[in-house]
Amino acid sequence: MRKDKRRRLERAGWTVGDAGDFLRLSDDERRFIETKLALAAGLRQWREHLGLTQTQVAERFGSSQSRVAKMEAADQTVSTDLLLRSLFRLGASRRDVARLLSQRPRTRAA
Amino acid sequence: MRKDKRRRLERAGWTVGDAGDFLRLSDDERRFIETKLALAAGLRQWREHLGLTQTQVAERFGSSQSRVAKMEAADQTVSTDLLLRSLFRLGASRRDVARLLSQRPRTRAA
DNA sequence: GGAGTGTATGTCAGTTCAGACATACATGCA
DNA sequence: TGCATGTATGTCTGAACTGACATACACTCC
Repeated sequence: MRKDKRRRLERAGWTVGDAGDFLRLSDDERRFIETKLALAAGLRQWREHLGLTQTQVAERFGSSQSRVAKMEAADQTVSTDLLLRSLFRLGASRRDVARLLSQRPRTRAA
Repeated sequence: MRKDKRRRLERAGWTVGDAGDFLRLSDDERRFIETKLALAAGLRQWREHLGLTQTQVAERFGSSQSRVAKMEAADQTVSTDLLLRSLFRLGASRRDVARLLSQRPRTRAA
């Protein structure tokens, strides 16, 4: 059961929102999710720092405002791949991204 | 196969192997690819450090040896998402990953 | 209240990715 | 040479992701 279930869980992302669920994740899942949250938060910071709206960023990316919103919300339909590309497109360096990753995870509102 | 591969590379906006082509990438693309290469190289290092074969890692992941080989080769069909998950599953911390990202990119054999 | 601006959420169709399998290549050793 | 072990490459199918669009929510100003 484990392997299948685990894989399915990882595939599907995670059950959303609630700290209880969050804490039931295995260590590697937790690290992955923290990474994703850190990138998402970083993207928002970066955008705000540039003084851009989500719509403006979307135009720059050739994407849509809704997708940018989902990125910043670390939505399940958004991959870290997209988050990384987006940060880089906004001018972040690999080192900037590394900094985001090594930061302590912020507790997030449930 | 050449043609297919070529097409795939172009679609991804990426030509592997040759420094000249490499340099034609835009900065953000370059940073993204360097990131991917760094994660792939890191994964290999990590695995070798653990003294595991690709097959063993594949079993641990519930994946296949070929997929692990492609991960370490930074194959086009492998996302940074998968690379990150894999590193975490092998026990890397976010900080370890961050370290990989901030390292200078290795010049790779053309 | 209503209009304007910025952000969030739900869904869909087309594309990309994941694991699986076959198979090729490389190296070591009897 | 033949065989074992480890790694690389090609390709298929089902699952996940992406951008697009519609629409809802939140806030401000008039």
